[in-house]
Amino acid sequence: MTTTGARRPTYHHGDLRAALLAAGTELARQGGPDAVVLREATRRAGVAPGAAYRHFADRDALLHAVSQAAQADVARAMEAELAAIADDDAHGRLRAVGLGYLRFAHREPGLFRVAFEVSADLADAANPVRAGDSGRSPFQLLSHALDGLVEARALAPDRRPGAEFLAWAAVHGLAVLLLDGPLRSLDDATRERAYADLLAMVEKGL
Amino acid sequence: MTTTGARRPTYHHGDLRAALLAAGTELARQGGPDAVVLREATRRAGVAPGAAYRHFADRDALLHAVSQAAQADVARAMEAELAAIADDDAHGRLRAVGLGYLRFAHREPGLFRVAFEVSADLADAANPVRAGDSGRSPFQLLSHALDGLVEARALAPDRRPGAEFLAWAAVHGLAVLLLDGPLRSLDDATRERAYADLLAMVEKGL
DNA sequence: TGTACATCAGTGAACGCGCGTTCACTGATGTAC
DNA sequence: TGTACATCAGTGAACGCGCGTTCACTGATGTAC
Repeated sequence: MTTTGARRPTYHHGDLRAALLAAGTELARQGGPDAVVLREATRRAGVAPGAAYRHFADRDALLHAVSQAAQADVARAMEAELAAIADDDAHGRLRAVGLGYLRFAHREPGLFRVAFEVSADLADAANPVRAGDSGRSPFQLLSHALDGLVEARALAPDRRPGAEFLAWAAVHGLAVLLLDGPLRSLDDATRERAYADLLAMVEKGL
Repeated sequence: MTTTGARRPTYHHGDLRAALLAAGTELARQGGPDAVVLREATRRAGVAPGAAYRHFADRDALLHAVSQAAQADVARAMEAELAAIADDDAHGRLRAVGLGYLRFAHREPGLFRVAFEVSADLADAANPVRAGDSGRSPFQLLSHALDGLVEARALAPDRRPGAEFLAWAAVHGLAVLLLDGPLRSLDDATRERAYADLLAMVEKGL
């Protein structure tokens, strides 16, 4: 379970795979995808570079594992926002889903990037990423919220197909603009206001 | 004016700065920001690596020059869409602005990335990027289209502030999803349909 | 028109860097008897 | 309970790679007289 370079009492590590994943995640947190450097992860785990190859086929395999862990973090953040909203408040639940996503992007920009810039099969139904505490991926949480909107008769069924992509695009775009675009330096209140305005636009526009 | 590695008849190049910029742009086109490699640009210009430093302070300076050229390309694509729309069709002009942006992203994903992932001052009013044939940046073209919407009484003036960020976020997000997200492999008709749906959502939601 | 000379664009060789990956090995672990 | 042995996780040294950047230089250009 050694995560940093502390001396190991034994020749074997114990749980190197988890340690490398943790180190890789910390690197991602600080610097995004490019910062996930295999050698640095082994250094932080207190292990020789080659040892990584017992647990990951190559650097890309580590990066993908970090990406999936990050996607799970996003899903958990969304679920945390959902927990505060009543089951029958369909609009509130859609907003919570978006808010969780946006707040996570701002709080953990590095992880957010790794979650969504690395893997291409984010909405791959054949190979879903089991992600949050509920086992739902961010994409599935969004889909579910939109289904709720249809059930509550707040969204016409004929507008439902493809709606997740429109909503996702809008929210994701704002997240990206906040990360390294012109909105980086917004103060807290203005930023939250932008979240609310964007989510209102999506609700109204769908 | 030698752009490729063809033998130069003279010791001097003639216009190495332009050649490096062209080579860097070609690299960006094929592989995005990371592909803009200073040594490769000098190779393509048929010149020693060190020669680049007569024209660019470092690799980052070249990358930024490529980014600004790419932003100009985006602006030109937007202006080309605008040219087909009547001056008094405010809604049409806003859609044209978004369409130009989205179609460019799909046509030139590498350049699109370099244009918007490299520089942080895209909407920096104090230091605007003079960009399209009209000298307007993509951001300024969008702002102008929204102003037109207000003038045409199609957008309430009190909803105007910050509207470019909402519209931009939505469009940018869809572009990103199309580049490396789950929408990569959409066929032409479906993709254009997604553009239209998203732009309709923005119009209605603003 | 011709010559001397300053300028400075491009040369070419070298630098250190850190990376991903390979490989013959060592030694801790746990299983079979 | 003890011992032999197979397994395989981690070692450590090495590999080639390509990068950005520096630097003393060379030679083409254009300006002053």
